[in-house]
Amino acid sequence: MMRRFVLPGRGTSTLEIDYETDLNEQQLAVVTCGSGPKIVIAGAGSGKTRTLTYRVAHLLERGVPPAGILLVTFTNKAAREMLGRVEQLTGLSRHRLWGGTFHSVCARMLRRHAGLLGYTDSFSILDERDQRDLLKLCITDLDVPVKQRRFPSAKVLAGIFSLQANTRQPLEELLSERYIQFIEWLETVRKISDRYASRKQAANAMDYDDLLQRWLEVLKDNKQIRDRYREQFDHILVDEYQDTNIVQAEIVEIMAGAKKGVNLMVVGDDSQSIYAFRGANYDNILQFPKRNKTTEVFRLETNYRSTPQILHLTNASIEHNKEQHKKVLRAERADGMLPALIPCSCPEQEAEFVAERILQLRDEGVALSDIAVLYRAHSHRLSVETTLLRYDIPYEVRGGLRFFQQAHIKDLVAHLRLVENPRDEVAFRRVLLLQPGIGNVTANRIWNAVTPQTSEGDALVGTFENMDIAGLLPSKARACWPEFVKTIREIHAFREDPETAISIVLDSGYREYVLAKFDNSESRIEDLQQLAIFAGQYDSLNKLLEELLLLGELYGQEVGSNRQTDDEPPIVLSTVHQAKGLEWHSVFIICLLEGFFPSQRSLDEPGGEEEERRIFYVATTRSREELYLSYPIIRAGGYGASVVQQPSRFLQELPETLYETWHLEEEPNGATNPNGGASQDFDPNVDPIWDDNEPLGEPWLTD
DNA sequence: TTAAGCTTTCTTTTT
DNA sequence: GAAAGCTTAA
Repeated sequence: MMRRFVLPGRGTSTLEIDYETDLNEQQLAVVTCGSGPKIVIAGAGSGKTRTLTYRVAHLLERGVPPAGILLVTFTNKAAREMLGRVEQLTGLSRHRLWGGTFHSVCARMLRRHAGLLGYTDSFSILDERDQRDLLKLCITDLDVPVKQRRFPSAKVLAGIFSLQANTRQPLEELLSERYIQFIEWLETVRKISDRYASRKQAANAMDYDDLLQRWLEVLKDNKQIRDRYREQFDHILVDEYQDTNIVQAEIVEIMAGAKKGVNLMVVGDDSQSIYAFRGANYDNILQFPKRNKTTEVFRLETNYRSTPQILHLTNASIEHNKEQHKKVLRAERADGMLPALIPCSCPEQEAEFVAERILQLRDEGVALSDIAVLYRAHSHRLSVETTLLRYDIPYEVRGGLRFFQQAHIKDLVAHLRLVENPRDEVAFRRVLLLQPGIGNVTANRIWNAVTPQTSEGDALVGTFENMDIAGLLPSKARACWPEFVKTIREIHAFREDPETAISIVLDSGYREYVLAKFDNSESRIEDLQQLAIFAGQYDSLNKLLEELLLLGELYGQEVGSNRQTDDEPPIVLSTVHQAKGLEWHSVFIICLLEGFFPSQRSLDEPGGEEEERRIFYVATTRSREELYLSYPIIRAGGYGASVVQQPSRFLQELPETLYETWHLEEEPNGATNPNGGASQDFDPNVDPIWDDNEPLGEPWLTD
C-alpha cells in the first residue's frame, strides 16, 4: 500500500543533530522513545516545543517518511512556529509534513472525501458571523414567536449548539445545567438545531464544529478511509493536549489506530488548560493513560524560561488549584528581580506607569519587541493603548477584531465564496444586499428563484444568464443587475488567479461602496489591497478561502497598531489567551481586579475560579526576567459610573515575600515627560497600600 | 421596500 | 461606550 521514496540530497542521513548536547535528559528520553502511546506532561517553559521539534527530526532520521507524520496543534500560531522550527532543524520543507490545527487538518481531509457526506469539495466554511446569519434564517423559517418571551438570540443559540457539539452533552441536559432560563424552549431549540443542520447541508457549508465532528463521522463510518489514514500516519503528535475536547481526542485516537500500536504522542500541561469555555476537557489529559493502557508517561519539569523569583510566584499561585497534577517547576536560571506589584489609582495612572517603565526598560537596552502587556479581556487594553499612542511608543495589538471578520473583508470574501460554492446561501445573500436597491425581501426572492436552478457543479453565471432575474427586481436594482452578473462572470473566469479576482470585485463598484459607507474607508481599501497581494500566493480561490477562514489572523496582521514602517519593532498588547506559547523579557499584566481578572462571568460557572487561575498562571509564565502586576483601584464598571474595585484574589492570596510592592508617586509639578525616558521615581521601600489581612470594603459608586 | 435614524442590548477567552 | 435590532419616514 505504501511506498517509501527518499529524495536525493534530502536523505535523512544528512541530518546532523547532536541530541545529547541540545536536550536535557528528560527531553532526550521523549525524543528518542520507541513506539506506543506516550503522554508528556510539560510545564510552562520546559522546552515543550523544542522537544516536539526534535522528536519529529528524530523520527525523520530514523527513516519515517515525512508524509507519515501528523503534527497537530491547537492554534495556527503554534502550527506555524512548530513547522518552521522543524524546517530549520531538518531542512525539510514544511509542506511535506502533515501539520496544522485540528480544524485545518480535518478540513483538508474532508475536502478529499466530501462526497461521502453529500458535500462537494468546494464546501464553504462558516465563521461565527455566517453561522449567526444562517441561524437567523432558521429562526425565521420556524416562525418562532421571538418577541413573546425571552428567546435566545442567534448568537446565544450558536454558543449552545457549539458547546453541545464539543461536549456531546444532550441538549436537554445542557440547557438544564447551563441555560436553565431556556429550558421551556427545549423543543423549539431542537427544531432550530435540525433546521440549521439541513440548511448547512443545503448550502454545502460547514461550521467550525462540523469540521471536527463530520470528519470523525467519516472515520467511524468508513473502514476503508480509516485504514487508509491509519496506514499513512506512522506517528501522530498532538500539542496542547489539555485544550482538546472529546471530539478531537477521538479523532486522533481513531486515526492512530489501535492495531498498529498507537504511535500517538500527546503533549500538554493541565495547568495551562484555558479553553474549557469552548468545550475543552482537560480530563482528556488525565484519562489518556487509562484509555491507552500501555501509555508511557514523561514529565518535563525544568523551566528554562523564567527566573526563580517568577517561578516561585507562579508555583505559589497555581498551588491554590485543587484539581491538577501536582507538579513543581524547577528553576534553572539565575536569580532575578522580584515580581513587582503596582497598585494604581486609575487606569490612566496604570497606563502611564506601563509607558514610563517601558521607556526605562528601553533605556536599559531591552528591545521593545521583547516586552508585552497582557490582559484578560480586550476591552481592558484601552487606556494603555491611548497612552502608548501619546508616548509615541510603537505597539501592536494581537487579535481583537480579527482581520477577516471585519465587514469589508467579509463582503469581499463573500463574492469569492459565492463563485466557488454557488449553494452558499450566506455568502449569496451578503453579496446581494450590497447591490443598490436590493434589500432583504428582494434578496429572498432571488434566492428562491435561483436555488432550484443551481444544482451541483452548475456555474452560477449560467443560471443568471438563463433566467430572467431582472423581472424580479425593482427598477433601481434592475439597472445595475447586468453589471453585477458581469462581475460574477469575471470572478469565475479568474478562479485560478485570486489576486485578479479580488481586484475585479474592488473595481466592480465595491471600492465606491466602501468609500461611501465607512468613515475609515481608506485603511479599509488598503486592507483589501493587501488581501489581494496575499491572495497572490494561491493558485485557486478554493485554497485561498480555506486559509482565510482557518487562519484567524492574516500573517500576524496587527490590527490597530501605530507602527510606522522601518520603525523599531513594537511592543505587544495581547490577551492572555493569545499570548499562550510566547515569551518576553518583561511582561506587564494589567487590570488585576476582582471581576475583571478573574472575570465575573467565569466565577459564576463551576470550576471557573480554577480556570481563571490557570489563565493567570499562563500569563505569569510568559515572562523571562521581569514581571509587573498592576491594577487600578478605580475603574469604570460596565456602564457609566466609576467603581472602586478590589484587587484580584490572585494577588491577595500570594505570600507577600514573593513580590515587591511599588508605590507610585506623581512628580511634584505634576508634569509628565513623554519623550524624556525615565522620569518617574519608584520607591520600592514604601509600604503596600493594601493589606492582605484587611480586605477593602464593599465597592461603592462614585460619579 | 429600502434605508436612515433611533433604541436596545451587552461586553471573555478561539477555530 | 459600541454594535446589533427595531421603527418609521421616504
